[in-house]
Amino acid sequence: MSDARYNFKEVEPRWQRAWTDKKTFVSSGDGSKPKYFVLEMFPYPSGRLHMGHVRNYTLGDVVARFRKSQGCDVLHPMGWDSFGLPAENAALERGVHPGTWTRENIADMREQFGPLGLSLDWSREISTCEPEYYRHEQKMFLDFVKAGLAYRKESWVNWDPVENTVLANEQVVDGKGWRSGVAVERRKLNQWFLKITDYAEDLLAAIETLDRWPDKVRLMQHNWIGRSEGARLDWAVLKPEGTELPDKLEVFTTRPDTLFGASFCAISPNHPLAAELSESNPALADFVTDCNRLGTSEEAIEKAEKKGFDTGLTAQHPFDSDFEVPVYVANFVLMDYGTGAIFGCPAHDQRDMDFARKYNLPVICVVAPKDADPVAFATELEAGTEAFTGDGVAVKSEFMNGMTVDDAKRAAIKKIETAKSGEGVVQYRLRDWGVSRQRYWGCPVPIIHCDACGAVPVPDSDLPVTLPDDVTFDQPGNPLARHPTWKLVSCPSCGKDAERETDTFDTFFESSWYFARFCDPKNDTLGFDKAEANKWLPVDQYIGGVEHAVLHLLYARFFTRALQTCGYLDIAEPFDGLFTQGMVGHETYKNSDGAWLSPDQVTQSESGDAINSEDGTPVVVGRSEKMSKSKKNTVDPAHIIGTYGADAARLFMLSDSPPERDMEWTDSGIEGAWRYLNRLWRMVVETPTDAGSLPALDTMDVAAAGIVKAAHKAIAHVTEALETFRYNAAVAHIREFTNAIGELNPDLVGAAPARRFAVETLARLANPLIPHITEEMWATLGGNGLLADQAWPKHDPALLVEDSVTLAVQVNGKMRGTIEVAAEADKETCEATALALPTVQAQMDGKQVRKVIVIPGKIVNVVVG
RNA sequence: GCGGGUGUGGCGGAACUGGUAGACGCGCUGGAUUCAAAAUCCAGUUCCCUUACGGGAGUGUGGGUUCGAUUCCCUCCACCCGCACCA
Repeated sequence: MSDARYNFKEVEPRWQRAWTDKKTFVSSGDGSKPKYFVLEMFPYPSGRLHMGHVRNYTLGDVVARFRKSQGCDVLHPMGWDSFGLPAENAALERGVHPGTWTRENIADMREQFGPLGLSLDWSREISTCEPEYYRHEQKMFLDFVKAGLAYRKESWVNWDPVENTVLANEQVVDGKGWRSGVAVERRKLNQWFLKITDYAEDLLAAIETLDRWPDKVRLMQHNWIGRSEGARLDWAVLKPEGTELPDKLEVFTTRPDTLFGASFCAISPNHPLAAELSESNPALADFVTDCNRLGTSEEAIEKAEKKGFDTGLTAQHPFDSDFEVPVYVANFVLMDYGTGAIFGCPAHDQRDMDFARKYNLPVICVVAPKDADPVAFATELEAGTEAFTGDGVAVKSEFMNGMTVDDAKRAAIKKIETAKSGEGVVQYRLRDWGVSRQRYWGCPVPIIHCDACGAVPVPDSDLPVTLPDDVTFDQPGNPLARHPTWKLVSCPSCGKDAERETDTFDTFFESSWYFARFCDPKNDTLGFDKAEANKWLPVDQYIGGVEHAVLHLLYARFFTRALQTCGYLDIAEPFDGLFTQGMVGHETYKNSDGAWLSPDQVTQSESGDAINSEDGTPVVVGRSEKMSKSKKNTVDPAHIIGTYGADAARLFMLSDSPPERDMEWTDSGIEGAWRYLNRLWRMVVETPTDAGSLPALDTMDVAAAGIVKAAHKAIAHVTEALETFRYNAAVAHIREFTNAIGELNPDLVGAAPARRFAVETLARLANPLIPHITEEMWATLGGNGLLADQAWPKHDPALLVEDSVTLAVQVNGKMRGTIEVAAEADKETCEATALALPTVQAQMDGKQVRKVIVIPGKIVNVVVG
């Protein structure tokens, strides 16, 4: 008997060294085993590892270790998504260079990764802010330009008029600049775009093939791409005398069937016509300015109160020249979608209905439900405030009358096309990807602007275009743009004086191909060798937060296709399997005066109430929220691992909640995990290592043989749970099995070899979850080599078969008892046994049995009445 | 505003394709061990009524389908994620 506690402080570093020394987790890539690429979304080097990271990389580590033990050549790399806004903010606030700040953070975080004991192959480490990485994406971009996949156009940005700088949406708070506090404006800039819309149809269709992605992510991408069939059509503009406005307005609609219900047209505040009209209409100009204060985010625009401005213009219905409607400028019409102009049909669109009620515009019902009385229905609809958006039959619509919505749409489009006033079109909500950023800490766009030649690509021989280090952050704005010399170059085409583009790429650019770089990370002539990429890609299991469900994951899907088009690789889909994890939260605490307190400032009083550990004052305990610095509810992983070890932290993370769900970090939870590790350790110490090989089951005591069967059952359960990401269930099965081993009487015949076998199986099964202690268990039991190199155990299906089963017995669907019958018992036997139960008899008192339902192996339900 | 998700004991959660709701763990209660504590071990623990036997209620709300619903359908509520320049 030993009461020595498990010494993780000595054990964990020892095994970490062993894995590193033996290159246990370095992938060979020699093709002798099936490949398996496990990738977690790489971190932004903020400086500190947080619990979200620990959860993410622990989940990936379980996959990697599990697949390795199943005989795969696992690629499990790590790197740094190291360009981004926070580095510039640090420069602005503390005067430290973004590169210095970033590289120091990377060094710190790499240190913090060590004690976690992850099965990472650090020989493939990459960092996206280094020219060795980003030079290749400059080449890719130029290839995209050549292939017609990149182009320049004007688009809108948030502009801070005080700081004279472009703001990210995140930097716009309630329509105001986060530092200046002044209302933002919209500005138009010439920017680079990637033609993701060229692939819209393919990206949409291929969602079907992503059967190892969560349905919710597939649905979100489907809706984001937002394919809709509709029509573009012209409304004639009736111009006042002597004006030189365009004579038609092109609108987009998904409901051409409701054209006869139109009561207004509306254009975006950013529509060229709005700008033109503003020139001679100061009130309209003010209205447009007002709309532009909302910033550029769709959320802000959609949440804002719906407002319109009557331009005084009149538009003429394409099917009826006597049908005229007013033209408004409306703040909810998006310039980026369709044509930036719509016609409004209040009866059949809720937003148009609200608009009509606000501005006293007519409501004309042109679709009625099939069985409704059209006149009564229309009367009610036209008097109310609820639009009717359901299916029905066209009314008051001339040639469409009596048609279903779908038929009427087709008829309307046909008529529009015949009249040459428009056409049926497929429209996507998806917009091209704007990749230009007016910032320093990003990959320079390799373009030179020449007055004579226009935008000229930097020649291959001059790549990479590297960031200059001598930049200043003493004022807002892009340091590249105000650098005295960096941008001054001669035109590669004509040789005259020209200027470098001072914009850098969106940081999603880097994360759109890093998985390919991991396949061939040291290649300095190419981003990656095609053969290497084809060997490892697609990523077999990708793991990260749901917050990336659309943007990053869609950009990466697009980028891979663009690379395929340009001949870089042979696949279209980068991620074969995707798993989205939940967030890590913690309770929040507030002082009596409302100030946030961190968890280590809070303790329990003797009566069990939460109090401030410093002054004993009462603390208000709030619900669990995402860990954030502002709410002080963060827990430092380094501190946790220093106190309990990596295995305890991992075990709690994995056992607490299903990985896809948000989890709450609790002190008692981590202590429970820690206690379990000690229990495991005691179990090994008390297990004879010289118990001999496992004898035939029928020579052993029933209970000892039962433990062997329990081991096989555990193998089956845990294997299945690990394969389906049900890690919390895997832990439950492991603990259940542990409880069973603990209950085995050591004096029984065969107990010693049974226990030896069971504990060894336990170590094998728990290894992907808690790798250090299980490695120590394996060594203590006398196992050969590293447990990390052992093959995954297999269960014997014959040992899982039960002789008898327990059936639930219900009367009228209510549980009244259970019966034990032979596994192969027939229905009659089950029925008779169930009816004989006293509790069943009591319920049947004076009533007649109407029916008995027997589901073999599950239930008997007696229906009486 | 739009799109997506989640909701089960005091707490985290389990329940295969509609078939014993609460596995496993945390916490709590009682007991053993200890001079004492920690650690460990044993027992109990959804709620209500009952000494007990047993009965009733119960998976966010309200309704529906079914012999049977946490699971399927509809309504409503709460919270979380995303909305294209945060990563």
